[in-house]
Amino acid sequence: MSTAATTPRGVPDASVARLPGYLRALTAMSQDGTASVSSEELASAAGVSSAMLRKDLSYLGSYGVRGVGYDVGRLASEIASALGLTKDWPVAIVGMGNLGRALAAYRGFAERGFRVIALLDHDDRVVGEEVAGRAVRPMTDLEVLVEDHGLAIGVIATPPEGAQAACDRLLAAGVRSVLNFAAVVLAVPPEVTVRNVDLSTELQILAFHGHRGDVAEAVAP
Amino acid sequence: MSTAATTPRGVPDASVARLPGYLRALTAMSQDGTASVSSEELASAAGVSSAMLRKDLSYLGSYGVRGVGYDVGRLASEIASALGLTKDWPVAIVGMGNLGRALAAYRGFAERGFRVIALLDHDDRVVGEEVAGRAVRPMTDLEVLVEDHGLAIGVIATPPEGAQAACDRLLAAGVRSVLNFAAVVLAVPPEVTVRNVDLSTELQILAFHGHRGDVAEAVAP
DNA sequence: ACGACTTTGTGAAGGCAGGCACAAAGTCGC
DNA sequence: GCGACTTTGTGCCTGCCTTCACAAAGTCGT
Repeated sequence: MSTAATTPRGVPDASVARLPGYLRALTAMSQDGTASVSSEELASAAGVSSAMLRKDLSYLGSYGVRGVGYDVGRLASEIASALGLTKDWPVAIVGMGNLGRALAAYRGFAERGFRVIALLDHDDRVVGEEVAGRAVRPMTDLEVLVEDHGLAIGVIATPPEGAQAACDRLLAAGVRSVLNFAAVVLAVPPEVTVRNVDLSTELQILAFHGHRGDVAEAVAP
Repeated sequence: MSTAATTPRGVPDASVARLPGYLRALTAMSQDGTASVSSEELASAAGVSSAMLRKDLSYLGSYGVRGVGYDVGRLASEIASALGLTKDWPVAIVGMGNLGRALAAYRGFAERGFRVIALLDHDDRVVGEEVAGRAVRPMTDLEVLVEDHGLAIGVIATPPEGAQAACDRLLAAGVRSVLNFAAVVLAVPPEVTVRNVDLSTELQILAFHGHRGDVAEAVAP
């Protein structure tokens, strides 16, 4: 139809990536008892410009009142709905190493409608072990989890060597959304969404900027 | 003085964010004994297009040989140098909750020249406790760590409520690069670089795509 | 009831990033 | 030594994302 050819109903990816930030700010305001908010206030709480916020919201519809602002509860609900957070999202964590165990113990998932329904590991010596009050299950359980429990999101917390295999198992079972903590590029068909989180990468980017700061100082003393 | 006005010597931020991926692929190739690589091969290993890879590398200089490709070792070394990875980067982790402890136990830091030199917590009940073979130190140690040990990067793994305070302490001590795991927008002066890693945000973005997939299916059966 | 004021929603413009395609430059076979 | 071939480096072009700026639309005071 018109612009950003990204998602069916035309919400640009860059915009989608900011929606969770808006939702977070709105939730905090709601808990503070704030009932109404202007684009300026919400934008500053979310760390973006007000023009960008308004444009992002305009992709979802017209939920503000001119001259007044946005109803906090209403807007939060609209954003949650746009993100698909009206239902619970079952999540499975694959790989019970250091990181996997930390993720399993992390309580931040449930807060926003993500329910960890299973912890899995490829290694028979780990399967059966109890982690965060739950028994670790074998990879062969994946099919059942997808079909009987609607598992939709897989979190990969394996070592790099095992990540592609873990991913393949997830996809074979029918999972189409993957959050990957392993430092590898996963090969997946185009209908699958992968998001990567990598500490080393983030630190290296920080190193670049810290380094550049040093150079700038040295050049202009 | 031509295009992307991002960093002094003009490497666009988008390009910098991909360099760690190239470095990773090159390191893996080097360990496999591969001596030379074409832009096509390296690009596919890093999950980008070959044109983009070549453009990214061109910001750093001309390190390839036409008709042949790139020397793996040489290119890795040039990228590492551009990222500022020639020296060790001392890192401190603030906040010894679940996530902080997992990060403290994570061995991936040292691999690429990042050295965790201290674990800190704001809570007196946690200070002194041993985590990953190291005593947790109080926030008041920050100044000494910066001045005597060259601490440059702070990792914030506190709960959201304490993140801004932790950040302020880091900045006051002289740290100018922050990796933030807390789900809040940190207020910092412009010379400070902050990178945010947030699980909830990533999962919500995945939820959007999974959700959208459902809708597309329902619309066109 | 009307006018001044506030704030949203959006058309238009500018800038940056990604992809294409080709000239430049080097290697290899004969 | 020369021609055919391979692969890099890069100018240009296209399209998306962001910012600007303003009209539309609603509120509030009088």
